[in-house]
Amino acid sequence: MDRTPHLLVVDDDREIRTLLSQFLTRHGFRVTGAKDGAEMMRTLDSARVDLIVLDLMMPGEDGLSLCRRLRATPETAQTPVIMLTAMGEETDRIVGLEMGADDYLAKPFSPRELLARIKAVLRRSSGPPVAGGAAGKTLGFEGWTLDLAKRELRSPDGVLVQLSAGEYDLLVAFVEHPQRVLTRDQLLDLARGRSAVPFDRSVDVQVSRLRRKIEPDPADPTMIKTVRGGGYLFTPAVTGG
Amino acid sequence: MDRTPHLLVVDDDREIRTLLSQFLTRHGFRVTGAKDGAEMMRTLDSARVDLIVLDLMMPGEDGLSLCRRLRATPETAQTPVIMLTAMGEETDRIVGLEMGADDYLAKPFSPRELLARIKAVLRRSSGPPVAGGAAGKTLGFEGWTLDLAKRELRSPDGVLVQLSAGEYDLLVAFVEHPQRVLTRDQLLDLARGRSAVPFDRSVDVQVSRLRRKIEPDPADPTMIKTVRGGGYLFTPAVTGG
DNA sequence: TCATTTGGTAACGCTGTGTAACAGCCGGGC
DNA sequence: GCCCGGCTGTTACACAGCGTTACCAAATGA
Repeated sequence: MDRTPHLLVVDDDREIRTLLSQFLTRHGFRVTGAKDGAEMMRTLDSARVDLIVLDLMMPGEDGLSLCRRLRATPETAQTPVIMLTAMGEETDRIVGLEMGADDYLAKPFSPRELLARIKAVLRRSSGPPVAGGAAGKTLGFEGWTLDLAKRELRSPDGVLVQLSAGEYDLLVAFVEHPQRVLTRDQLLDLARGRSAVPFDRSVDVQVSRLRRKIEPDPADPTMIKTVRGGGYLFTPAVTGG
Repeated sequence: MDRTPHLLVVDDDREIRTLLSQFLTRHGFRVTGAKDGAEMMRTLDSARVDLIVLDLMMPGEDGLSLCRRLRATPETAQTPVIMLTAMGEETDRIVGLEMGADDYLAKPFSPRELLARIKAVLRRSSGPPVAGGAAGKTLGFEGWTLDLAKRELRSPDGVLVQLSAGEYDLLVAFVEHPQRVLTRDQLLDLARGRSAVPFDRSVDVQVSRLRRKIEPDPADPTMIKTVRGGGYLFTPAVTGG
């Protein structure tokens, strides 16, 4: 499995961000830093994130408020959060956990301990079966139906279209970000969980393969449009379960 | 976490091992036999074991000594042990319990009594309900019925489908985590209680065998789907109870 | 118009998966 | 004790998915 977990470290202190990024990268994670809530949201909007390490005390919107917002957003409601704070008081711990954080760490902490917590939370979060909740849903666009629970795609006339794993993941990335130009880098991250290398054309090829299966006329695509110099655009409106 | 409890029966007498294995399997446990301490250790090394049934009198290293070793090893210090012995004397009982056994049974004993003790010890040690027989739960998916108490699978037309122990355990792992991609490592852990070694293909083979028994068309599986680079996905919705 | 950049896709090789065949182990029967 | 049969893991080989490369066409800019 080369799908290394992607962590998002949100802290206003650049030194801490850098330190944690280096440490966690050395231990096999892919790490993105964000200095505030706005940057966090921007990252979440365009990349798949497996776990968020969130500082409680930040200028502007603080960690608690951000955590609440994460939980209120369907796309991020399931993403695990580990809270960091300078105040080691029991009350904060309780508040943090009530806000929906999955774990909590008081500064100063050892990086090893954070590492252990991250691993524990990731193990836990992939544990419980998603009981028909957010996951068992079906999305529709232009008559097509995408069943996220069964990883199945049906054409407007109800025929099951066989997609490879890569084609399916790419389509999900599109369908979850419709009517937005997505760069190749974003698509690679959303669909494969990795970032692009210099002359990476894999997205182009995969788009081409996907078009062949879902476009009425693959030579003149209407659903997945190319934006020259920008990336690709999924044009249909998506109706969500 | 209501996996079938895994019992390890350690006795040098093959007849007793066989007898107990059959009886306990019929009552909803997963059972592994071991003929001596070395085999016991090998099993413990590579599998998750919930309880050990240990004969006191064995050639080579005897039960008392083994029990002491179990208690001295951090990984097994918490694993419950039920001692079996041919000598029904009070002193042995005391020694056995002092050595760290959780219960004690004098031969000859009735299998039912052993069953009762096992359930009692498991209940005590793990707190929450024990799946072994007690639950009597039946799960359904796509018309199929899986009886966890009897370890039986029935097809939509009511025919009893013969599954080997391994196939059954794998199916239970799937059914208890439906509509989620499970890695080979997770499946191995759930079904066998061990983790994968470098070029381990055993899961693939076992999946292939299970598909042959439950998929309408094993060449184009719909219930157990392959997720390339990810693992396997059990697609049906499971109705419980 | 030509030169240059950018994207489409055929073709190829590497890698992951399906499965038949085989071997080892264990339990059952004699 | 012996042999037999079923189960399981390993190995080997065939095949399909994916990324890379290469070449061509389309778009862009002069």
